[in-house]
Amino acid sequence: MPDAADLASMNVPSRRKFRREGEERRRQDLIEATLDSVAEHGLQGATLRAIALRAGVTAGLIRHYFPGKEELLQEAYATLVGRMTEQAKAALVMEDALPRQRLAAFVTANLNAPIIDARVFSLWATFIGRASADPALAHAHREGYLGFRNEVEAVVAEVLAAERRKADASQLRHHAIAINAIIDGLWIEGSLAGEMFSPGELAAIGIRAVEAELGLAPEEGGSQ
Amino acid sequence: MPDAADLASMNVPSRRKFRREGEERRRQDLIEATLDSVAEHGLQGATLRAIALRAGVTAGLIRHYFPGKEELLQEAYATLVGRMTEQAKAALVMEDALPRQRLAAFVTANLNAPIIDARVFSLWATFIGRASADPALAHAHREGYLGFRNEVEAVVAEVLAAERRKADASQLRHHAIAINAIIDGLWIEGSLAGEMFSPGELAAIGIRAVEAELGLAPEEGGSQ
DNA sequence: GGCCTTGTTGTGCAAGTGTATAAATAGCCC
DNA sequence: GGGCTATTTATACACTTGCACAACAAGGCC
Repeated sequence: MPDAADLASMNVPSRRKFRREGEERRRQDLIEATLDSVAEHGLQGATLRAIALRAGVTAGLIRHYFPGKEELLQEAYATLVGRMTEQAKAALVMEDALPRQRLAAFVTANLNAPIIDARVFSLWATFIGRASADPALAHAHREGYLGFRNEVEAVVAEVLAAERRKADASQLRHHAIAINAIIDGLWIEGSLAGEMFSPGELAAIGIRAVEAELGLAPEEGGSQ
Repeated sequence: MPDAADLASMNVPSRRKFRREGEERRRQDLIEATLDSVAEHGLQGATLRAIALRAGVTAGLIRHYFPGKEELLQEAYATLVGRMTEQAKAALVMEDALPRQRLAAFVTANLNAPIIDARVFSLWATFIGRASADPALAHAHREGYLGFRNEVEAVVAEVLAAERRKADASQLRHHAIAINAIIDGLWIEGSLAGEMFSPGELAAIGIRAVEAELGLAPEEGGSQ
Protein backbone atom coordinates (compact mmCIF):
# COMPACT_ATOMS: atom_id res chain seq x y z
CA MET A 1 0.00 0.00 0.00
CA PRO A 2 1.46 3.35 -1.06
CA ASP A 3 2.18 5.86 1.66
CA ALA A 4 2.12 9.64 1.42
CA ALA A 5 5.60 9.87 -0.05
CA ASP A 6 4.65 7.43 -2.76
CA LEU A 7 1.52 9.36 -3.55
CA ALA A 8 3.50 12.53 -3.96
CA SER A 9 6.23 11.00 -6.08
CA MET A 10 3.76 9.08 -8.21
CA ASN A 11 1.94 12.28 -9.13
CA VAL A 12 -1.36 10.81 -8.09
CA PRO A 13 -4.22 13.09 -9.07
CA SER A 14 -4.81 15.16 -5.98
CA ARG A 15 -7.84 17.30 -5.50
CA ARG A 16 -7.30 21.02 -5.66
CA LYS A 17 -7.52 23.01 -2.46
CA PHE A 18 -10.19 25.67 -2.28
CA ARG A 19 -11.79 28.26 -0.06
CA ARG A 20 -15.47 28.85 0.43
CA GLU A 21 -16.32 32.45 -0.38
CA GLY A 22 -19.44 34.35 0.50
CA GLU A 23 -22.13 34.09 -2.10
CA GLU A 24 -22.16 37.76 -3.01
CA ARG A 25 -18.40 37.83 -3.32
CA ARG A 26 -18.34 34.84 -5.64
CA ARG A 27 -21.06 36.20 -7.85
CA GLN A 28 -19.24 39.51 -8.14
CA ASP A 29 -15.98 37.78 -8.94
CA LEU A 30 -17.63 35.65 -11.58
CA ILE A 31 -19.31 38.67 -13.16
CA GLU A 32 -16.05 40.59 -13.15
CA ALA A 33 -14.25 37.63 -14.70
CA THR A 34 -16.99 37.47 -17.32
CA LEU A 35 -16.57 41.15 -18.21
CA ASP A 36 -12.81 40.71 -18.40
CA SER A 37 -13.18 37.70 -20.67
CA VAL A 38 -15.64 39.45 -22.96
CA ALA A 39 -13.48 42.56 -23.17
CA GLU A 40 -10.40 40.56 -23.98
CA HIS A 41 -11.67 37.80 -26.24
CA GLY A 42 -15.19 38.83 -27.19
CA LEU A 43 -18.38 36.96 -26.57
CA GLN A 44 -17.02 33.96 -28.40
CA GLY A 45 -13.95 33.79 -26.22
CA ALA A 46 -15.86 34.15 -23.00
CA THR A 47 -16.22 30.44 -22.38
CA LEU A 48 -17.24 29.09 -19.03
CA ARG A 49 -13.81 27.57 -18.59
CA ALA A 50 -12.01 30.81 -19.40
CA ILE A 51 -14.26 32.74 -17.05
CA ALA A 52 -13.78 30.22 -14.28
CA LEU A 53 -10.03 30.29 -14.74
CA ARG A 54 -10.01 34.07 -14.35
CA ALA A 55 -12.19 33.87 -11.30
CA GLY A 56 -9.89 31.28 -9.76
CA VAL A 57 -12.47 28.52 -9.67
CA THR A 58 -13.41 25.60 -11.87
CA ALA A 59 -16.07 25.78 -14.53
CA GLY A 60 -18.60 23.62 -12.78
CA LEU A 61 -19.02 26.17 -10.01
CA ILE A 62 -20.61 28.68 -12.34
CA ARG A 63 -23.68 26.53 -12.60
CA HIS A 64 -24.01 26.75 -8.86
CA TYR A 65 -24.53 30.51 -9.09
CA PHE A 66 -26.12 30.99 -12.49
CA PRO A 67 -28.69 28.85 -14.32
CA GLY A 68 -26.65 29.03 -17.50
CA LYS A 69 -24.21 31.06 -19.50
CA GLU A 70 -26.86 33.34 -20.93
CA GLU A 71 -28.00 34.47 -17.51
CA LEU A 72 -24.42 35.13 -16.48
CA LEU A 73 -23.89 37.31 -19.53
CA GLN A 74 -27.12 39.19 -18.91
CA GLU A 75 -26.18 39.93 -15.34
CA ALA A 76 -22.74 41.00 -16.44
CA TYR A 77 -24.24 43.41 -18.95
CA ALA A 78 -26.64 44.79 -16.37
CA THR A 79 -23.70 45.39 -14.06
CA LEU A 80 -21.81 47.19 -16.80
CA VAL A 81 -24.71 49.44 -17.74
CA GLY A 82 -25.38 50.27 -14.12
CA ARG A 83 -21.77 51.19 -13.55
CA MET A 84 -21.57 53.36 -16.65
CA THR A 85 -24.69 55.39 -15.99
CA GLU A 86 -23.81 55.75 -12.34
CA GLN A 87 -20.37 57.18 -13.12
CA ALA A 88 -21.75 59.43 -15.83
CA LYS A 89 -24.34 60.98 -13.57
CA ALA A 90 -22.00 61.27 -10.62
CA ALA A 91 -20.45 64.37 -12.16
CA LEU A 92 -23.75 66.21 -11.88
CA VAL A 93 -24.02 66.23 -8.12
CA MET A 94 -22.32 69.58 -7.70
CA GLU A 95 -24.99 71.39 -5.80
CA ASP A 96 -23.21 74.69 -5.32
CA ALA A 97 -22.13 75.57 -8.83
CA LEU A 98 -23.41 77.68 -11.65
CA PRO A 99 -25.41 75.70 -14.21
CA ARG A 100 -22.86 76.40 -16.88
CA GLN A 101 -20.09 75.11 -14.66
CA ARG A 102 -22.07 71.98 -13.85
CA LEU A 103 -22.61 71.34 -17.54
CA ALA A 104 -18.91 71.80 -18.25
CA ALA A 105 -18.01 69.51 -15.38
CA PHE A 106 -20.43 66.93 -16.71
CA VAL A 107 -18.87 67.02 -20.16
CA THR A 108 -15.37 66.89 -18.72
CA ALA A 109 -16.17 63.93 -16.50
CA ASN A 110 -17.59 61.99 -19.43
CA LEU A 111 -14.56 62.66 -21.60
CA ASN A 112 -11.85 61.52 -19.24
CA ALA A 113 -10.92 58.35 -17.44
CA PRO A 114 -12.49 56.24 -16.13
CA ILE A 115 -15.40 56.75 -18.49
CA ILE A 116 -13.15 57.02 -21.49
CA ASP A 117 -11.66 53.58 -21.32
CA ALA A 118 -10.82 51.03 -23.97
CA ARG A 119 -12.07 48.10 -21.92
CA VAL A 120 -15.44 49.66 -21.16
CA PHE A 121 -15.85 50.71 -24.76
CA SER A 122 -15.03 47.25 -25.98
CA LEU A 123 -17.64 45.80 -23.66
CA TRP A 124 -20.22 48.38 -24.67
CA ALA A 125 -19.67 47.74 -28.36
CA THR A 126 -19.68 43.99 -27.99
CA PHE A 127 -22.98 43.95 -26.15
CA ILE A 128 -24.69 46.73 -28.08
CA GLY A 129 -23.88 44.93 -31.29
CA ARG A 130 -26.39 42.31 -30.24
CA ALA A 131 -29.07 44.85 -29.34
CA SER A 132 -30.89 44.74 -32.65
CA ALA A 133 -31.22 40.97 -32.32
CA ASP A 134 -31.81 40.80 -28.58
CA PRO A 135 -34.81 42.78 -27.28
CA ALA A 136 -33.59 42.52 -23.70
CA LEU A 137 -30.33 44.22 -24.61
CA ALA A 138 -32.13 46.82 -26.70
CA HIS A 139 -34.42 47.64 -23.83
CA ALA A 140 -31.60 47.92 -21.33
CA HIS A 141 -29.77 50.28 -23.63
CA ARG A 142 -32.79 52.48 -24.24
CA GLU A 143 -33.43 52.82 -20.54
CA GLY A 144 -29.88 53.94 -19.95
CA TYR A 145 -29.85 56.24 -22.95
CA LEU A 146 -33.09 58.00 -22.08
CA GLY A 147 -32.02 58.38 -18.48
CA PHE A 148 -28.78 59.96 -19.58
CA ARG A 149 -30.54 62.24 -22.04
CA ASN A 150 -33.01 63.38 -19.42
CA GLU A 151 -30.15 64.34 -17.16
CA VAL A 152 -28.66 66.33 -19.99
CA GLU A 153 -31.98 67.98 -20.72
CA ALA A 154 -32.38 69.02 -17.10
CA VAL A 155 -28.97 70.68 -17.00
CA VAL A 156 -29.59 72.37 -20.31
CA ALA A 157 -32.85 73.80 -18.97
CA GLU A 158 -30.99 75.19 -15.98
CA VAL A 159 -28.29 76.71 -18.11
CA LEU A 160 -30.74 78.40 -20.43
CA ALA A 161 -32.81 79.63 -17.50
CA ALA A 162 -29.71 81.14 -15.91
CA GLU A 163 -29.05 82.94 -19.19
CA ARG A 164 -32.65 84.15 -19.20
CA ARG A 165 -33.26 82.39 -22.48
CA LYS A 166 -36.55 80.70 -23.15
CA ALA A 167 -36.73 77.36 -24.89
CA ASP A 168 -39.76 75.21 -25.55
CA ALA A 169 -39.86 71.47 -25.01
CA SER A 170 -38.98 70.68 -28.61
CA GLN A 171 -35.89 72.87 -28.57
CA LEU A 172 -34.85 71.45 -25.25
CA ARG A 173 -35.18 67.92 -26.59
CA HIS A 174 -33.14 68.75 -29.66
CA HIS A 175 -30.40 70.30 -27.56
CA ALA A 176 -30.29 67.23 -25.35
CA ILE A 177 -30.11 64.90 -28.35
CA ALA A 178 -27.32 66.92 -29.92
CA ILE A 179 -25.31 67.23 -26.72
CA ASN A 180 -25.72 63.54 -26.05
CA ALA A 181 -24.43 62.86 -29.54
CA ILE A 182 -21.42 65.10 -29.02
CA ILE A 183 -20.49 63.33 -25.81
CA ASP A 184 -21.08 59.88 -27.29
CA GLY A 185 -19.09 60.63 -30.40
CA LEU A 186 -16.12 62.06 -28.53
CA TRP A 187 -16.32 59.19 -26.05
CA ILE A 188 -15.93 56.74 -28.90
CA GLU A 189 -13.04 58.61 -30.46
CA GLY A 190 -11.26 58.88 -27.16
CA SER A 191 -11.85 55.27 -26.22
CA LEU A 192 -10.69 53.95 -29.56
CA ALA A 193 -7.71 56.22 -30.02
CA GLY A 194 -7.02 58.00 -26.80
CA GLU A 195 -3.38 58.59 -27.63
CA MET A 196 -4.37 60.68 -30.63
CA PHE A 197 -5.54 63.42 -28.30
CA SER A 198 -3.64 65.35 -25.72
CA PRO A 199 -4.92 65.23 -22.13
CA GLY A 200 -7.98 67.35 -21.71
CA GLU A 201 -8.23 68.01 -25.41
CA LEU A 202 -11.39 66.01 -25.93
CA ALA A 203 -13.03 67.63 -22.93
CA ALA A 204 -12.12 71.08 -24.27
CA ILE A 205 -13.53 70.22 -27.69
CA GLY A 206 -16.64 68.82 -26.06
CA ILE A 207 -17.27 71.86 -23.90
CA ARG A 208 -16.82 74.22 -26.81
CA ALA A 209 -19.14 72.17 -29.02
CA VAL A 210 -21.80 71.90 -26.33
CA GLU A 211 -21.69 75.60 -25.53
CA ALA A 212 -21.86 76.42 -29.22
CA GLU A 213 -24.89 74.19 -29.53
CA LEU A 214 -26.56 76.15 -26.76
CA GLY A 215 -25.50 79.47 -28.21
CA LEU A 216 -23.47 80.46 -25.16
CA ALA A 217 -20.94 83.18 -25.64
CA PRO A 218 -17.36 81.91 -25.50
CA GLU A 219 -15.62 82.28 -22.15
CA GLU A 220 -13.44 85.34 -21.73
CA GLY A 221 -9.79 84.48 -22.10
CA GLY A 222 -10.55 80.87 -22.84
CA SER A 223 -7.41 80.10 -24.78
CA GLN A 224 -6.56 76.75 -26.43
CA MET B 1 -27.59 -5.02 -59.02
CA PRO B 2 -29.89 -2.10 -58.10
CA ASP B 3 -31.10 0.10 -60.91
CA ALA B 4 -32.00 3.77 -60.80
CA ALA B 5 -35.51 3.16 -59.43
CA ASP B 6 -34.09 1.10 -56.62
CA LEU B 7 -31.56 3.75 -55.78
CA ALA B 8 -34.31 6.34 -55.52
CA SER B 9 -36.65 4.24 -53.42
CA MET B 10 -33.84 3.01 -51.18
CA ASN B 11 -32.94 6.57 -50.20
CA VAL B 12 -29.35 6.03 -51.14
CA PRO B 13 -27.23 9.02 -50.16
CA SER B 14 -27.13 11.06 -53.35
CA ARG B 15 -24.67 13.81 -53.93
CA ARG B 16 -26.06 17.29 -54.01
CA LYS B 17 -26.30 19.09 -57.33
CA PHE B 18 -24.27 22.25 -57.66
CA ARG B 19 -23.32 24.97 -60.08
CA ARG B 20 -19.88 26.38 -60.60
CA GLU B 21 -19.88 30.11 -60.05
CA GLY B 22 -17.27 32.62 -61.01
CA GLU B 23 -14.61 33.12 -58.39
CA GLU B 24 -15.45 36.74 -57.70
CA ARG B 25 -19.13 36.01 -57.42
CA ARG B 26 -18.54 33.22 -54.92
CA ARG B 27 -16.23 35.32 -52.80
CA GLN B 28 -18.76 38.13 -52.74
CA ASP B 29 -21.56 35.76 -51.83
CA LEU B 30 -19.52 34.23 -49.04
CA ILE B 31 -18.60 37.63 -47.66
CA GLU B 32 -22.20 38.79 -47.80
CA ALA B 33 -23.32 35.61 -46.07
CA THR B 34 -20.67 36.23 -43.44
CA LEU B 35 -21.89 39.77 -42.79
CA ASP B 36 -25.47 38.54 -42.58
CA SER B 37 -24.50 35.83 -40.12
CA VAL B 38 -22.52 38.22 -37.94
CA ALA B 39 -25.29 40.81 -37.96
CA GLU B 40 -27.88 38.22 -37.01
CA HIS B 41 -26.07 35.98 -34.55
CA GLY B 42 -22.88 37.80 -33.68
CA LEU B 43 -19.34 36.62 -34.17
CA GLN B 44 -20.03 33.52 -32.16
CA GLY B 45 -22.99 32.56 -34.30
CA ALA B 46 -21.14 33.12 -37.54
CA THR B 47 -19.93 29.54 -37.91
CA LEU B 48 -18.57 28.27 -41.16
CA ARG B 49 -21.56 25.97 -41.52
CA ALA B 50 -24.06 28.77 -40.93
CA ILE B 51 -22.26 31.00 -43.40
CA ALA B 52 -22.09 28.27 -46.01
CA LEU B 53 -25.77 27.51 -45.55
CA ARG B 54 -26.64 31.15 -46.18
CA ALA B 55 -24.44 31.28 -49.24
CA GLY B 56 -26.03 28.12 -50.58
CA VAL B 57 -22.89 26.02 -50.52
CA THR B 58 -21.34 23.53 -48.12
CA ALA B 59 -18.86 24.48 -45.47
CA GLY B 60 -15.87 22.86 -47.07
CA LEU B 61 -15.99 25.25 -49.99
CA ILE B 62 -15.07 28.20 -47.85
CA ARG B 63 -11.61 26.81 -47.42
CA HIS B 64 -11.25 26.86 -51.17
CA TYR B 65 -11.61 30.63 -51.22
CA PHE B 66 -10.22 31.67 -47.86
CA PRO B 67 -7.26 30.27 -45.92
CA GLY B 68 -9.32 30.17 -42.75
CA LYS B 69 -12.19 31.70 -40.87
CA GLU B 70 -10.13 34.60 -39.60
CA GLU B 71 -9.24 35.76 -43.09
CA LEU B 72 -12.87 35.51 -44.14
CA LEU B 73 -13.91 37.71 -41.24
CA GLN B 74 -11.17 40.22 -41.99
CA GLU B 75 -12.19 40.50 -45.61
CA ALA B 76 -15.79 40.84 -44.56
CA TYR B 77 -14.89 43.67 -42.22
CA ALA B 78 -12.82 45.37 -44.88
CA THR B 79 -15.77 45.15 -47.22
CA LEU B 80 -18.03 46.67 -44.61
CA VAL B 81 -15.69 49.56 -43.84
CA GLY B 82 -15.17 50.23 -47.52
CA ARG B 83 -18.88 50.34 -48.15
CA MET B 84 -19.53 52.64 -45.22
CA THR B 85 -16.87 55.21 -46.03
CA GLU B 86 -17.75 55.11 -49.71
CA GLN B 87 -21.39 55.88 -49.01
CA ALA B 88 -20.49 58.54 -46.50
CA LYS B 89 -18.22 60.37 -48.89
CA ALA B 90 -20.54 60.00 -51.84
CA ALA B 91 -22.62 62.90 -50.54
CA LEU B 92 -19.68 65.23 -50.97
CA VAL B 93 -19.40 65.02 -54.73
CA MET B 94 -21.66 67.98 -55.39
CA GLU B 95 -19.32 70.11 -57.41
CA ASP B 96 -21.65 72.99 -58.12
CA ALA B 97 -22.90 73.88 -54.67
CA LEU B 98 -22.02 76.36 -52.00
CA PRO B 99 -19.70 74.95 -49.32
CA ARG B 100 -22.33 75.38 -46.68
CA GLN B 101 -24.83 73.45 -48.79
CA ARG B 102 -22.33 70.70 -49.39
CA LEU B 103 -21.71 70.41 -45.67
CA ALA B 104 -25.44 70.26 -44.97
CA ALA B 105 -25.89 67.63 -47.67
CA PHE B 106 -23.05 65.63 -46.17
CA VAL B 107 -24.64 65.69 -42.73
CA THR B 108 -28.04 64.82 -44.13
CA ALA B 109 -26.71 61.90 -46.12
CA ASN B 110 -24.98 60.47 -43.09
CA LEU B 111 -28.08 60.71 -40.94
CA ASN B 112 -30.54 58.93 -43.18
CA ALA B 113 -30.87 55.52 -44.73
CA PRO B 114 -28.94 53.65 -45.94
CA ILE B 115 -26.19 54.85 -43.63
CA ILE B 116 -28.45 54.89 -40.62
CA ASP B 117 -29.28 51.22 -40.54
CA ALA B 118 -29.63 48.75 -37.73
CA ARG B 119 -27.83 45.94 -39.56
CA VAL B 120 -24.83 48.07 -40.45
CA PHE B 121 -24.65 49.44 -36.93
CA SER B 122 -24.80 45.95 -35.46
CA LEU B 123 -21.93 44.90 -37.69
CA TRP B 124 -19.91 47.99 -36.88
CA ALA B 125 -20.36 47.52 -33.15
CA THR B 126 -19.60 43.82 -33.27
CA PHE B 127 -16.35 44.32 -35.12
CA ILE B 128 -15.24 47.49 -33.39
CA GLY B 129 -15.71 45.79 -30.06
CA ARG B 130 -12.74 43.64 -30.98
CA ALA B 131 -10.57 46.56 -32.07
CA SER B 132 -8.77 47.05 -28.77
CA ALA B 133 -7.67 43.41 -28.83
CA ASP B 134 -7.09 43.04 -32.56
CA PRO B 135 -4.51 45.43 -34.05
CA ALA B 136 -5.67 44.67 -37.59
CA LEU B 137 -9.18 45.80 -36.77
CA ALA B 138 -7.91 48.82 -34.89
CA HIS B 139 -5.81 49.83 -37.84
CA ALA B 140 -8.64 49.40 -40.34
CA HIS B 141 -10.88 51.52 -38.17
CA ARG B 142 -8.34 54.28 -37.74
CA GLU B 143 -7.76 54.46 -41.46
CA GLY B 144 -11.46 54.86 -42.09
CA TYR B 145 -11.90 57.31 -39.25
CA LEU B 146 -9.04 59.56 -40.28
CA GLY B 147 -10.14 59.47 -43.89
CA PHE B 148 -13.60 60.51 -42.87
CA ARG B 149 -12.30 63.24 -40.59
CA ASN B 150 -10.07 64.62 -43.30
CA GLU B 151 -13.04 64.89 -45.60
CA VAL B 152 -14.87 66.77 -42.91
CA GLU B 153 -11.91 69.02 -42.32
CA ALA B 154 -11.67 69.87 -46.01
CA VAL B 155 -15.31 70.87 -46.21
CA VAL B 156 -15.02 72.86 -43.03
CA ALA B 157 -12.09 74.73 -44.50
CA GLU B 158 -14.11 75.57 -47.59
CA VAL B 159 -17.07 76.71 -45.53
CA LEU B 160 -14.96 78.99 -43.37
CA ALA B 161 -13.12 80.35 -46.39
CA ALA B 162 -16.42 81.17 -48.07
CA GLU B 163 -17.40 83.06 -44.93
CA ARG B 164 -14.08 84.89 -45.01
CA ARG B 165 -13.20 83.46 -41.63
CA LYS B 166 -9.70 82.48 -40.86
CA ALA B 167 -8.90 79.36 -38.90
CA ASP B 168 -5.56 77.83 -38.09
CA ALA B 169 -4.78 74.16 -38.36
CA SER B 170 -5.51 73.48 -34.73
CA GLN B 171 -8.93 75.08 -34.87
CA LEU B 172 -9.70 73.24 -38.09
CA ARG B 173 -8.77 69.95 -36.51
CA HIS B 174 -10.92 70.62 -33.49
CA HIS B 175 -13.88 71.51 -35.66
CA ALA B 176 -13.43 68.31 -37.63
CA ILE B 177 -13.22 66.22 -34.47
CA ALA B 178 -16.33 67.80 -33.04
CA ILE B 179 -18.34 67.51 -36.24
CA ASN B 180 -17.27 63.94 -36.65
CA ALA B 181 -18.45 63.26 -33.12
CA ILE B 182 -21.81 64.90 -33.76
CA ILE B 183 -22.39 62.76 -36.83
CA ASP B 184 -21.21 59.59 -35.12
CA GLY B 185 -23.30 60.17 -32.05
CA LEU B 186 -26.47 60.90 -34.00
CA TRP B 187 -25.76 57.96 -36.26
CA ILE B 188 -25.70 55.68 -33.25
CA GLU B 189 -28.87 57.10 -31.80
CA GLY B 190 -30.67 56.80 -35.10
CA SER B 191 -29.42 53.29 -35.78
CA LEU B 192 -30.35 52.02 -32.34
CA ALA B 193 -33.68 53.75 -32.02
CA GLY B 194 -34.68 55.13 -35.39
CA GLU B 195 -38.37 55.12 -34.59
CA MET B 196 -37.80 57.57 -31.74
CA PHE B 197 -37.12 60.31 -34.27
CA SER B 198 -39.35 61.70 -36.97
CA PRO B 199 -38.03 61.55 -40.55
CA GLY B 200 -35.40 64.15 -41.14
CA GLU B 201 -35.29 65.10 -37.48
CA LEU B 202 -31.82 63.74 -36.86
CA ALA B 203 -30.49 65.43 -39.97
CA ALA B 204 -32.01 68.74 -38.86
CA ILE B 205 -30.48 68.38 -35.41
CA GLY B 206 -27.16 67.47 -36.96
CA ILE B 207 -27.07 70.41 -39.33
CA ARG B 208 -27.94 72.85 -36.57
CA ALA B 209 -25.31 71.42 -34.25
CA VAL B 210 -22.65 71.45 -36.95
CA GLU B 211 -23.40 75.00 -37.99
CA ALA B 212 -23.40 76.11 -34.38
CA GLU B 213 -20.02 74.47 -33.93
CA LEU B 214 -18.71 76.50 -36.84
CA GLY B 215 -20.37 79.67 -35.62
CA LEU B 216 -22.49 80.06 -38.71
CA ALA B 217 -25.48 82.36 -38.41
CA PRO B 218 -28.77 80.46 -38.44
CA GLU B 219 -30.51 80.28 -41.79
CA GLU B 220 -33.19 82.88 -42.42
CA GLY B 221 -36.69 81.49 -41.92
CA GLY B 222 -35.33 78.14 -40.89
CA SER B 223 -38.27 77.00 -38.80
CA GLN B 224 -38.50 73.68 -36.87
C1' DG C 1 -13.60 16.70 17.92
C1' DG C 2 -17.07 14.86 14.89
C1' DC C 3 -20.96 15.72 11.97
C1' DC C 4 -23.62 17.99 8.26
C1' DT C 5 -24.52 21.14 5.08
C1' DT C 6 -23.36 22.85 0.78
C1' DG C 7 -19.84 25.21 -1.81
C1' DT C 8 -16.54 23.27 -4.90
C1' DT C 9 -14.10 20.06 -7.72
C1' DG C 10 -13.47 16.74 -11.34
C1' DT C 11 -15.13 13.84 -14.92
C1' DG C 12 -18.13 12.62 -18.49
C1' DC C 13 -20.96 13.50 -22.50
C1' DA C 14 -23.39 14.96 -26.66
C1' DA C 15 -23.37 18.62 -29.76
C1' DG C 16 -20.83 21.70 -32.43
C1' DT C 17 -16.34 23.85 -33.96
C1' DG C 18 -12.57 24.73 -37.60
C1' DT C 19 -9.70 22.27 -40.46
C1' DA C 20 -7.97 18.54 -43.51
C1' DT C 21 -8.66 15.66 -47.36
C1' DA C 22 -10.61 12.30 -50.51
C1' DA C 23 -14.17 11.62 -53.74
C1' DA C 24 -17.34 13.39 -57.29
C1' DT C 25 -18.88 16.24 -60.95
C1' DA C 26 -19.73 20.64 -63.72
C1' DG C 27 -18.29 22.84 -67.45
C1' DC C 28 -14.61 24.33 -70.66
C1' DC C 29 -11.52 22.94 -74.59
C1' DC C 30 -10.63 20.15 -78.47
C1' DG D 1 -18.86 13.58 -77.33
C1' DG D 2 -14.69 12.68 -74.26
C1' DG D 3 -11.39 13.99 -71.39
C1' DC D 4 -9.18 17.47 -67.83
C1' DT D 5 -9.27 20.46 -64.40
C1' DA D 6 -10.48 22.65 -60.50
C1' DT D 7 -14.80 23.80 -58.15
C1' DT D 8 -17.71 21.62 -55.00
C1' DT D 9 -19.35 18.02 -51.96
C1' DA D 10 -18.95 14.94 -48.26
C1' DT D 11 -16.73 12.72 -44.59
C1' DA D 12 -13.42 12.36 -40.96
C1' DC D 13 -10.94 14.19 -37.04
C1' DA D 14 -9.19 16.43 -33.08
C1' DC D 15 -10.71 19.73 -30.17
C1' DT D 16 -13.84 22.83 -27.60
C1' DT D 17 -18.18 24.00 -25.84
C1' DG D 18 -22.08 24.18 -22.30
C1' DC D 19 -24.16 21.35 -19.24
C1' DA D 20 -25.05 17.32 -15.89
C1' DC D 21 -23.72 14.87 -11.96
C1' DA D 22 -21.21 12.30 -8.55
C1' DA D 23 -17.63 12.71 -5.33
C1' DC D 24 -15.33 15.48 -2.07
C1' DA D 25 -14.00 18.64 1.59
C1' DA D 26 -14.31 23.42 4.06
C1' DG D 27 -16.02 25.34 7.73
C1' DG D 28 -19.94 26.34 10.89
C1' DC D 29 -22.36 24.10 14.69
C1' DC D 30 -23.04 21.34 18.62
